[in-house]
Amino acid sequence: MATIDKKMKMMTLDQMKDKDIGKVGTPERDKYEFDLRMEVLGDMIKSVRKERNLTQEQLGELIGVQKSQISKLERNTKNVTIETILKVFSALKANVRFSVEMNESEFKVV
Amino acid sequence: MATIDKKMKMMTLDQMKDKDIGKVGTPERDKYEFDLRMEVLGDMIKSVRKERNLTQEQLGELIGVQKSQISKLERNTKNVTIETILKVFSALKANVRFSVEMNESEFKVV
DNA sequence: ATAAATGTTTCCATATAACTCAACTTATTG
DNA sequence: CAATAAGTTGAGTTATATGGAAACATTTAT
Repeated sequence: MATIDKKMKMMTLDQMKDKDIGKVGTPERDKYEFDLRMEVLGDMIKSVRKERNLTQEQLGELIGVQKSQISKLERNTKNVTIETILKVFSALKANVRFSVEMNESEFKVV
Repeated sequence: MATIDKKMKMMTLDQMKDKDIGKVGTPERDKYEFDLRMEVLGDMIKSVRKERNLTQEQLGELIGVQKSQISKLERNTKNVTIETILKVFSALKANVRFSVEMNESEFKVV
């Protein structure tokens, strides 16, 4: 099992919100990663969309859906499927990563 | 934006398969992370389940579904929802992480 | 203050994910 | 090699995610 080092820029949700609200002129955002909990998925979409300077309607056009659909996704009104997630972030030219971490100790068969 | 260092043990899919097939006695597996592409989700479930020494039926019981359902999830027959992913890995006491990485340069509005 | 743009909500249809049950196949093991 | 256990498959049901249309609300200009 290989052990690697990964250096990444992380953003908290608060920082994300800061971005959404203001600070549009931030320059050095060439590449970074969000670390995300599932509940925040909608915020992630919104955040990346804003980063791309797109309206919901424009993002919708890229994917082929109405703006209302984007709104719903961003507001977590539904329990999204993987396909949808990929579709959206792919349109936003963002790479999606999914990781699973298990710690042996915790587990106990009931 | 904070920059942090994260050291993690990574596993390739091949290594995962090695584990599934043989090598059950591997000891120091206290904590590690899988790096995963969406298409491999089913393999991830299977891999973690085996790690926990559970049958599909047992995992099913933990979640409250039939073994056939687990089989289908592991074999990627459906386009799974987030809720399902979380339900499964939560039963397996595994932490799920989701991350989005965007690189500014690539994007061009069509 | 009004208009235009952007985002939200509701109502609705349709596709499909989640699931069961039962029959089947493929390992395991006594 | 039988049994038994473990996993797979198919048919059918139910719940719900996806999506459109249009009306509504909110924000951003002018």
